[in-house]
Amino acid sequence: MRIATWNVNSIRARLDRVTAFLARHDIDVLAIQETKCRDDQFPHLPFEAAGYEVAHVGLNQWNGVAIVSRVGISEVEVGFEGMPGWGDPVNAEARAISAVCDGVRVVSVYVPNGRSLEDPHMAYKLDWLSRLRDHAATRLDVSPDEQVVLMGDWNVAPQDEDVWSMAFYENRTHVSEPERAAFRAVVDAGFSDVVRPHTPGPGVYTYWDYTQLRFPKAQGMRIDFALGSPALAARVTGAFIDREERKGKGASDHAPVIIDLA
DNA sequence: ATGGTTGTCCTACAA
Repeated sequence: MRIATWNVNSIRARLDRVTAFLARHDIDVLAIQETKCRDDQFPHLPFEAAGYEVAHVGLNQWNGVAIVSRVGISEVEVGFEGMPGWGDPVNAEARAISAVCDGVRVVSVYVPNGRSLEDPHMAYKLDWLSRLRDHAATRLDVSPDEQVVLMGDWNVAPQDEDVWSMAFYENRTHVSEPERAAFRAVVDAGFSDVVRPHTPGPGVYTYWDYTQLRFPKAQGMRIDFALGSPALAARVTGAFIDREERKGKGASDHAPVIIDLA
């Protein structure tokens, strides 16, 4: 089985690219982030025509996450127990959705950006990650043999080699110790990075800013990850990042990350 | 050319 994750930066703007990607790589399940649409705006028909079922949550023009699967999709959960909210008044955002696809619980996550180290959004980001860890750890405690993959845009570069320049990121988000500790806590709860062993760095990235010619200059960040429970990790036979999808007209600023399961 | 982005509820804001 082949599972992928991709921050598409608008599913409507990226529709042709996404459906072509599914076909080109023979993808069974795709976790999508930043659909940037409400449920009623999601383009269900093109996916159904290609043989995929869709689970999506989108509340407005921001965020929005989905799972599309051609191997079944059941036990859909929007958000997760204890997921923090944002805004005034505080409301849940469309940043997590999960479903069981052919025996694997796929969780599509779009971790809050943080905006700046001092911004209230950073505290939200850290709380969100902490609550995700707690939820995932609890689930794993109850069902240690469950196949779970937490995949998506984590908005954290866990290691120095995951950014093109640590000097550039000094006093910026994504590389701060609290963010890295929050990411590490999820790993320490039993969810290992199943992609890095197959795509060693340095210089391996999943995101390149649209501005400043970051992609042609190879100035990116590795911030999109698939973290697997022990039972899931044991099935992983390979993984790759499709840099080709960052090229050309109409590209997302993120590249898809693909994993293969035995 | 001292800049050079993209998406959305599009001229503001998020990333």
